[in-house]
Amino acid sequence: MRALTQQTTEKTAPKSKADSKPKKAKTTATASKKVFKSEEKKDVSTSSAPEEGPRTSVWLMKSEPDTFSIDALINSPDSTSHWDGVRNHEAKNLMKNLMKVGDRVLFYHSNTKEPGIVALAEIVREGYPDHTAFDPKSEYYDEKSTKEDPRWFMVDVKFTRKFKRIVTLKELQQYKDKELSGMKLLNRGRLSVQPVTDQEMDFILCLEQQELKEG
DNA sequence: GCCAACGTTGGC
DNA sequence: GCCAACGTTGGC
Repeated sequence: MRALTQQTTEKTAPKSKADSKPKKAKTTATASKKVFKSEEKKDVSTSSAPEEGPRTSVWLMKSEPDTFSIDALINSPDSTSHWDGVRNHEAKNLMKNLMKVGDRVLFYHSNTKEPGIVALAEIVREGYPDHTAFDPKSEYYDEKSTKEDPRWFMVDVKFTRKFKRIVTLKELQQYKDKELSGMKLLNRGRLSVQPVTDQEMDFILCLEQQELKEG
């Protein structure tokens, strides 16, 4: 159904094989909760930055399963792939500027029978130039993007876990006027990379756990 | 900088 | 396959 050959616009999915060497970030990402002796009056100015815990955010990234499915990500080397082919500036800017190593990603299947969130993933490499834009043979080629002045960026995403069930768009829409009233997916359908608030994330993770009623 | 024409996304 | 929403392009 979906032509794999279409050009030029934002194509949500990465499709080339990850050539990136996804080294698992040397992680400060999860640890670093520094325990300090509370009794002593510490000179705050130099050392302890109690605000420290790594700031992580949540994102939703769409991919067409015919182009790049969650199983394709799982089967990539180290279950990691770069997210190439995004040709929309708003989405690109998020990848270039705001996504950080350790951020969580909701992996969404779009343009398919049952659109919805299918898995969790994680950012393992921050924004860097999308090389497919440089390649005249790539369907994502953009002559305006050069190595000296790259126009498109991507991140590397690593699989975390599948959802125990698909949390479908249909289901999410039921909360459009309630818990998920601000969710971009429901209001700005066409943005392929988008931020998710902590509250939305919590809610979605609860939905995942919920058994669906028979029906 | 406006805005009409055009192209794409993506649910249905 | 249809088509609404919306982003991009380019003439002026």
